[in-house]
Amino acid sequence: MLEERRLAVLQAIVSDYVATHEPVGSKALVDRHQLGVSPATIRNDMAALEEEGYITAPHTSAGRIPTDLGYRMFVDQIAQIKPLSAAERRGIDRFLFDAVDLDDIMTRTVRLLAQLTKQVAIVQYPSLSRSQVRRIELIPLNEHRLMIILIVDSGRVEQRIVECAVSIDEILLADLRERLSVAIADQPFSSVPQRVEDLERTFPAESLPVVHAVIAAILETVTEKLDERVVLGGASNLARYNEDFPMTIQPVLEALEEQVVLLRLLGEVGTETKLSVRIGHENEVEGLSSTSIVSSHYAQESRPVASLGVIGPTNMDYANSMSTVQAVAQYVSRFLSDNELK
Amino acid sequence: MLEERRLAVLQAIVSDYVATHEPVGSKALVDRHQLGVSPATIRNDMAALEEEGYITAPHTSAGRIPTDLGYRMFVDQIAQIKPLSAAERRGIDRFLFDAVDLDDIMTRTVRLLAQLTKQVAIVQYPSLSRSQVRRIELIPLNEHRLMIILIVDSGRVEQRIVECAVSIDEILLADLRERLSVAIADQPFSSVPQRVEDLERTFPAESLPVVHAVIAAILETVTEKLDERVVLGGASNLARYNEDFPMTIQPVLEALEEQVVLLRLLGEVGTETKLSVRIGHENEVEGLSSTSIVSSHYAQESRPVASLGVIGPTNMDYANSMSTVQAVAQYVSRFLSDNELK
DNA sequence: GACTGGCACTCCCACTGCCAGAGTGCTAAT
DNA sequence: ATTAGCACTCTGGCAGTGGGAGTGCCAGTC
Repeated sequence: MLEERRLAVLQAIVSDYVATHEPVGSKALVDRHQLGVSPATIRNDMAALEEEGYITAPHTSAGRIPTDLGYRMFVDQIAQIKPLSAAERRGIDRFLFDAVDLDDIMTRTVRLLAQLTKQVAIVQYPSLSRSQVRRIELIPLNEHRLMIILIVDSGRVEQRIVECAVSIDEILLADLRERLSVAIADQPFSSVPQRVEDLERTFPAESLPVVHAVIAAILETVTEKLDERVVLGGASNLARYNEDFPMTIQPVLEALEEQVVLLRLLGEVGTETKLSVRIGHENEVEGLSSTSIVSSHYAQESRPVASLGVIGPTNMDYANSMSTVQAVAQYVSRFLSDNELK
Repeated sequence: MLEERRLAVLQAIVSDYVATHEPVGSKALVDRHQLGVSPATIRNDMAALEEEGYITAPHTSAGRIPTDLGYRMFVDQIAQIKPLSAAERRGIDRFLFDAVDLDDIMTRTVRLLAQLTKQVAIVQYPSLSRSQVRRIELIPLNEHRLMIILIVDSGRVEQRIVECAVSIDEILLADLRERLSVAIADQPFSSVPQRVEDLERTFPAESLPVVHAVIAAILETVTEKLDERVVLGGASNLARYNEDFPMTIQPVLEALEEQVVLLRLLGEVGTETKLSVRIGHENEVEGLSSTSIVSSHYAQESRPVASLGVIGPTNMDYANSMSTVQAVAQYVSRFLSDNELK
């Protein structure tokens, strides 16, 4: 009974604070929620909650606000993911259904997320490391230059220009393309380095300059660009919640410009839990200690391929963010699996 | 004599205000500049300048700040583009010299601009409308899908997936590719629509489904994506100057998310003057009336192909922004012309 | 006629003191 | 275990005040 009400009080505090962004006091709590007890009792509970580190008081005579730990408890124990309304589902459908290619999907998704959650949205392109090469093309551009095009089963297309000191022989190129195709088409990316290196050894010495340049470029693409691409949107939402919360948005904007940081924020793909929430200090990135990230991975043919999510102030509406992120991830997964983009 | 000193006063006001971001008074002016007259005289000049609309007083007893018109006068008549320091030139060189492809150049340039000007930088990809097709490739993906790849002489690569109801014949595809190549390779983009339409008519009716789908996709790419791509960076600089200037950054952030708006801001490429400055209300975009844009186009082999620039508060350091933008534009032009990316 | 020193005037802003309100913790009572 | 009551604390808003910065104007000077 006691424990139970404490949780209810914490829940009430979190939801009120998330709604008003103002410290919430015992009186306000009993007014706005059916707790069935008097403010004094609530005060005792609040004192206990504060003792345990779930809430804190900005100053002696203000209400309480949740700590990161409090939000964590809320997210883990209390919040339930509410299903989206029919209107919302229709909205998502309308937003995505006529996307033409992967770029289009990514752009639309990020806009959708930003719009639904009124926060900054991040969407990661399907990771190469979890994909397969579908095709490889070598297009000669001029005597010393050629372009490698890798088409990936997720729909991603990577291109790269290769320059050779020696002039490029068309016949060799066709041969190389063919053998590369055989070697790496429909193979997982993780096996590509080994395979192309093996392949390189089968070429005679005189063709090595070109072959080596091409293979080096492929290796670079495969290793460097692995998870690289991220789109984000809704940055203007940062300004909005800046009003009632004197948080400095500079570090956030800075973090948003760093691909690497963003990827770290989205977290590892393929962990057991789909939906992940990192609250305040839990994400160890400098300057983002008063923001939370709600993210989920999405899948293609039930293989998780990348993550998407939103980033907002710690006092965000977790319930809504969580359900939206989850729903959007599901839709994107389904869309990717239904509409082959290969 | 009289007119001359007025200009000097305006110049002094602008530079002081740009430096301090605080209204500047007559006393401070004579202290910090060698004007050779007393504050009282300056006051007369200031009254006249105010009368003419170049400066304004926030309230009765504050100093003066420049109006948009004042900045305009400053930029047109007074500011001179100071050459960059040797260190700055070296910095630019180091930043760009090992860029590998067009994407790389664009990304580096935008970071460079943001860093040098401490403002938000915008760089437009070379416009397709001012480029030529270098190559076209048609890559079959599966029975009903193929990918069109357009390689442009600016180094841009556009790809697009085409879907056909009927199955795609390899031989037809090779033929189509060949004839498309002949028809549009090394031709300016502006002539592409006409040429592909002409080409379509030369195909027999039975191959039309595929041919038409491909050509429609090319037309779409050519018309829709014409000037589309823009990169921007340094958005965190927005937060910085927000400190001493209670400007709402929300509309700015919003504008930055709209490609179309950005392109309008950068302005028409190929006007006679290379360097363009739009001050405050001069750019008619909603919510950007207290920001200025300094932009310049850059060229490839002396053909202007696109624009780049910075956007900041109206009280920015115009002299510095102008010279930096100009210098960077020059470097990018040279780099693009020296290193063929085709 | 252009410039200057002086002066009265205006307005902002930072500081102060003050009070009401909100909220707490504690204690004694049920 | 819960509650009512009470003393206490802290904030935030408001009014009042004075200094400071800057202006406009005018009369005087070169």
